[in-house]
Amino acid sequence: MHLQESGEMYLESIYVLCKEKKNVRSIDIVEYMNFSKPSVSRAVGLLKNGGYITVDSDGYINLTDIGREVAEKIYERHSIISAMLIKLGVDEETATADACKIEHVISDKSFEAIKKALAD
Amino acid sequence: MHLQESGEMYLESIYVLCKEKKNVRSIDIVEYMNFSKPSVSRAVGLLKNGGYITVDSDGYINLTDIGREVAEKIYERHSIISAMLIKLGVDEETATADACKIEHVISDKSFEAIKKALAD
DNA sequence: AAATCAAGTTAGCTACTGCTAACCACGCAA
DNA sequence: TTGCGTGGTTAGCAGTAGCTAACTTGATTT
Repeated sequence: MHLQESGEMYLESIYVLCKEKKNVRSIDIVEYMNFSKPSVSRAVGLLKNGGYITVDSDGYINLTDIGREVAEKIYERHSIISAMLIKLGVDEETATADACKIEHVISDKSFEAIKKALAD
Repeated sequence: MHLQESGEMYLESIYVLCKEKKNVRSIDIVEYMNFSKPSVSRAVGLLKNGGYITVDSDGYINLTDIGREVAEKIYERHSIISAMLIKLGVDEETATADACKIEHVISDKSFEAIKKALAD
């Protein structure tokens, strides 16, 4: 089951929420992403189904190893890409918003090139 | 009527085809984009409807002023973004493919920053 | 004239992903 | 115990965008 861009966004959000507060539920994602409960409910079901997250009987969500891997990858891209844009003079808000889009479409090769350029 | 990412792709393709051969028809877009005839037929109808292109009685497609404006903007983004990636060491094929995605989602601000950085 | 081919259209399917309306289930408070 | 709030689900809609199957139409070929 291949992850769509939206699935990556959900995983990244769960990852961020987990870092912020331990014990993440669907309702937290609803608030964080500003989506409706049914939208989140379905997405959570799909991610659970795909083996990216677990949901226990109390509704608490946790990333699986694979889910965490994807989330970390996206999160790293987000950080690096927004850092690059900021370095080029873009304001933080714009850089963050753009990084949010670009992180899902850029290839590994291009990302690594950007990461390397930023490190030098 | 707001243009989707796919609409931008069609306009960019029409723009490129117009530069290559004058007298562009739907079938040329079919071949260039590797989409089915019905997909192109619908997209062309939408673009015509939105005032981005004209289609004459022989099926020849031309960009309107607005259509050309959008196409040129996307094409410029494509060129600059792929040039930037290539400058960072990415191979041309990957750079082109990534630019194809990024060109539709990046903001004006970030794009201008990249363009400026590349010029320096 | 009949057959064929090329270009385009119509109808309708699929998948993704957001939404609302309405519902269920559980816990707490009156 | 009855009622309410919270969290979550189900059912079903909307829009975007790709697809195939099947059709029309006009030109070319035999």
